[in-house]
Amino acid sequence: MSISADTLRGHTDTIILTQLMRGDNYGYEINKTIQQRTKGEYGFKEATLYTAFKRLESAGLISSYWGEDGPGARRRYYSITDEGKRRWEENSLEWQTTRALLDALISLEED
Amino acid sequence: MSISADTLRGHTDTIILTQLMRGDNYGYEINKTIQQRTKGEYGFKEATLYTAFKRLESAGLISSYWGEDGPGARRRYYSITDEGKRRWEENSLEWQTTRALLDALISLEED
DNA sequence: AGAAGTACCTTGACAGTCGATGTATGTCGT
DNA sequence: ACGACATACATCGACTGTCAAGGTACTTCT
Repeated sequence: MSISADTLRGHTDTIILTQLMRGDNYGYEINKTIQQRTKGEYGFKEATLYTAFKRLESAGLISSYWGEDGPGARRRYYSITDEGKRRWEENSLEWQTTRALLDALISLEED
Repeated sequence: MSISADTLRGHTDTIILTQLMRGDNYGYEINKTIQQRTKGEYGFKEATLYTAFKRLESAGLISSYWGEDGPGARRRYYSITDEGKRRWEENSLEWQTTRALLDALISLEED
């Protein structure tokens, strides 16, 4: 976790939505995947993660259901809604814009 | 200002430091420059801006002085310190990392 | 005289992060 | 059998950054 959290703040929801665009999944696994994809450089704190799920569900961007009782601890699965998919598209585009913006703003090159 | 502020949150200090890497400047002008460089898509709210200056000065990353009395309103100029320059280098590199990370996390492509 | 632009500043409300803590189950080594 | 560890979810309270709202003060243009 070498990246300071504030630097990614504001992208939390989009990151979670991205994972759910790949298919239904549960919290712990989603976070594991993020850690793997970033080679351990980033992952959500649990409190942040579950707060985000609540926020997203309240906003109607995701829905949840309890997984079938299998071995191990119970799992709450999340699913992205149609509205969530639309939001992901928006946020995904916004990231392109933001990236270009920050490239311009964190650079010593003259315009 | 089409970019939501939260998306850039966490980069505020780095953006300001970048401007000061170009030379001493005062708040209002710094913000104007940022707006110009982003074609009006982004700029700090004044409260955010001056809060950031305080934070950066407390942290020893910038220092300030009152400009010579000229025509118009008084201006408080800011100057980046050596520590601020070091921090800018760090943050600048961190942005490269963050960008790559987010590209990976906000993408449907399989690893 | 009044409006608009320049330039700075503070306060209080709000939102997201996270350390700490708690619950419960399954697995592995000794 | 026991303890340690991993899985999995959840809440609370402190902390931090943003920002709407409000204020001060000077200059320029109409």
